[in-house]
Amino acid sequence: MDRKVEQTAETRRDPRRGRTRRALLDAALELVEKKDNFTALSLRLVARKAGVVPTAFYRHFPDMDALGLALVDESFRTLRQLMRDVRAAGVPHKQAINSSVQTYIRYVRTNTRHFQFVAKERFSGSQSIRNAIRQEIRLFTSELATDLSRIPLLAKTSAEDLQMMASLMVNNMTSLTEQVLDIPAEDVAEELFLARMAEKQLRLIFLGAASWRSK
Amino acid sequence: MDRKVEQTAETRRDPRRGRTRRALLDAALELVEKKDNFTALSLRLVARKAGVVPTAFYRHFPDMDALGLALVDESFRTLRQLMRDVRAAGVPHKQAINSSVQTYIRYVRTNTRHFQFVAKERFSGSQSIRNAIRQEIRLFTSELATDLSRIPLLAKTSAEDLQMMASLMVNNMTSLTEQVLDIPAEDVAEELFLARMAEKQLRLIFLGAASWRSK
DNA sequence: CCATCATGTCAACACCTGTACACAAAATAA
DNA sequence: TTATTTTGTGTACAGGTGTTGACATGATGG
Repeated sequence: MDRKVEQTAETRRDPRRGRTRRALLDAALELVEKKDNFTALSLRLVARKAGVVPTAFYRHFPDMDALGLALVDESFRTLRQLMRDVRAAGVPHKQAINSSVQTYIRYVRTNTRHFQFVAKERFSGSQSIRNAIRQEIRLFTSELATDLSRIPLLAKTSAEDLQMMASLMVNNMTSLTEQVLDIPAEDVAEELFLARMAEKQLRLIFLGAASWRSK
Repeated sequence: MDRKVEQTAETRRDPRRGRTRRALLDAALELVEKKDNFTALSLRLVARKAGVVPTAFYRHFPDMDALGLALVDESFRTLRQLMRDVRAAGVPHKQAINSSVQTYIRYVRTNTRHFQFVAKERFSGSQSIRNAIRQEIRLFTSELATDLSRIPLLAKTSAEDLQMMASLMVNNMTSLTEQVLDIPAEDVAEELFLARMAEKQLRLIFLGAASWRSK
């Protein structure tokens, strides 16, 4: 029932609505790659790329900011999906770190445009978009913290320290993401290098976490 | 002699050159705070804010991109100054971590606009500006790596691993920077909290680094 | 079928943009 | 002083921008 209502609200009764809405979102994503910024995009440009007249834009979004927020939503929805998959595969043991990093990199590669959008707008977007992204990352970090609390080694760690470790890892992950996005997709050698570095960094963090309780 | 040449090239022979050039740079910095972006600024807007007519802009910069590059230069010049000061104070011992973090935070606070500019343009700026910033950060990371190599505990660590540790710390520092910039200057409680977290994270990294060689 | 309503189109508006060109002012060099 | 160079001004143009309002189209529900 809930799903039906949602779907109705999404596509209404006109199949065109879904299509042009999607076309606008895709056009924006594509243009963010070419132009430097989402903020640098204009309503008219996006509409043109989507193959509709500027005024048609307003049938789907009140302004560009709303489109941006929709993209933030979309981006993190896919990221959460990845998290769910990883969680289903079990807690990351020492051995699993490497394969996790590589899985993640592949994921970033297949969703380049969404990740690029988030990376770019995280600090330079409009106030509301920045807030939305920050909120999502905070949530993400908290979820990771509770995941960490389930690791036997960290069972006794305080909530604040778990949060601290989680943010350390998220920092590392975002940095990895941005580095991956900055190299061409063909440069597999550099990509492997980045992966090895990230793996080492994660292991170092785990090492530090292991000897943390003594403090 | 070198200084004289540089100064001549900077200010030429007209004192006004220096002044309006500075006015343009300052206007851009100020507008980046208000607007979301450097890319979002227009030549005319900057000129207006600087109190000159649009065409006067061209007497100092060929285009906005050149102004942006000048700002990148300026920003990292001040950051390098800080590094020099810290280095002069000696290698950071365990005890010195806390005071270093607090010193750094104070530094970020007194140079808010420059740091904000860099944070925003790092990923969303024009191609050339992004490259310039990335280059500077790489240089910064390398310098930190050689600093680390001088710590007795890490004397035997490989160059690649030192680089890995350095980038881990730089990541943490940039993240701290961006978090500090995102809270109002009056919120000292939150600022202290961020400081404590960053200190813990640095200590954890050092702990991990200490038990790294066993690998 | 017809009436309704969501969606898309067209034309127009007032405004802002980057840049070119000719000219004025001001500082320097002789 | 006078001549020269640098810096700032004013005007103008072609083009892009967000947003309005009136109108066309096509699918949906009765």
